Amino acid sequence: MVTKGNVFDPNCPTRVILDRIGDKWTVLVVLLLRDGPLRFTELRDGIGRVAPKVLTQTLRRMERDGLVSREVFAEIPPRVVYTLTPMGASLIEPISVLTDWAETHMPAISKAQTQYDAV
Amino acid sequence: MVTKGNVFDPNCPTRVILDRIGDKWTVLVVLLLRDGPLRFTELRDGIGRVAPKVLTQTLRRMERDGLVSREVFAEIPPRVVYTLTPMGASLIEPISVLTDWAETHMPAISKAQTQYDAV
DNA sequence: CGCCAACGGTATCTATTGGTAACTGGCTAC
DNA sequence: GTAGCCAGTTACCAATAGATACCGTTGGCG
Repeated sequence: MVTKGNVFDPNCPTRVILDRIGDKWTVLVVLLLRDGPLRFTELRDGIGRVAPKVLTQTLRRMERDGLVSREVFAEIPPRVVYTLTPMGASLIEPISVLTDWAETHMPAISKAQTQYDAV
Repeated sequence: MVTKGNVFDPNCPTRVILDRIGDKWTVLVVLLLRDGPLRFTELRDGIGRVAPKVLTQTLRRMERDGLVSREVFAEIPPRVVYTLTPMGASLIEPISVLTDWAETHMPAISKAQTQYDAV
């Protein structure tokens, strides 16, 4: 019996979140949008090397989850602006905890890897 | 310029961590091992529906990263025990923050999803 | 008028990955 | 003897991630 939610049940909603976090791009999008709304190309350029298709998928998923809002301006040239919703913004904290951990332990992990590979 | 490490650089080590967290099984393994060492089958049964191949992959990767240690007892029948290293144990906190967030916001996410799908 | 660029994406193809099913080898229980 | 446990491995398949190319609209430029 797991008290803190049944993460071990495949149908557990927590899994959904973890899948999103693991999405590789979701986290980057959240961090990029932390300082304000951005357009599609700004996100693409900010992330670096992302296929537009994948970025679109990520953004749609995040929109569906209520993490970002998508505003289309019917201008020429078209303009689409992505903004963090309050819920999306609340993800910044957990993510920061993770990235902090990552930065702290990265040297140890690298060391462990080289040791492991040396054997 | 990103002050808290350049997560946006594809070569950034933080990415490695995020990939692990996104690993879908890594998190489960950490949570299962929180209460003490477990054997391969215990992990498999605890997670529920995991192909042994995938579990092996996950555990090898975690071993390589220095998150778990693997002990083989040359007995009959063979016995292999997996234990969280101190570094692996330190991952519990960030993960808990995430799962807490997930549980808190899950209703809102579900609602957002049904709303989105209804349109 | 013809050409090109900017924007926010699609369309198509390939590579990687996650996953299933079946098997291994040494033993033990029925 | 044959069925099954343990900790995986091997062969194979489906779904996904990613790279590359392309689309429609319009405005500027020659």
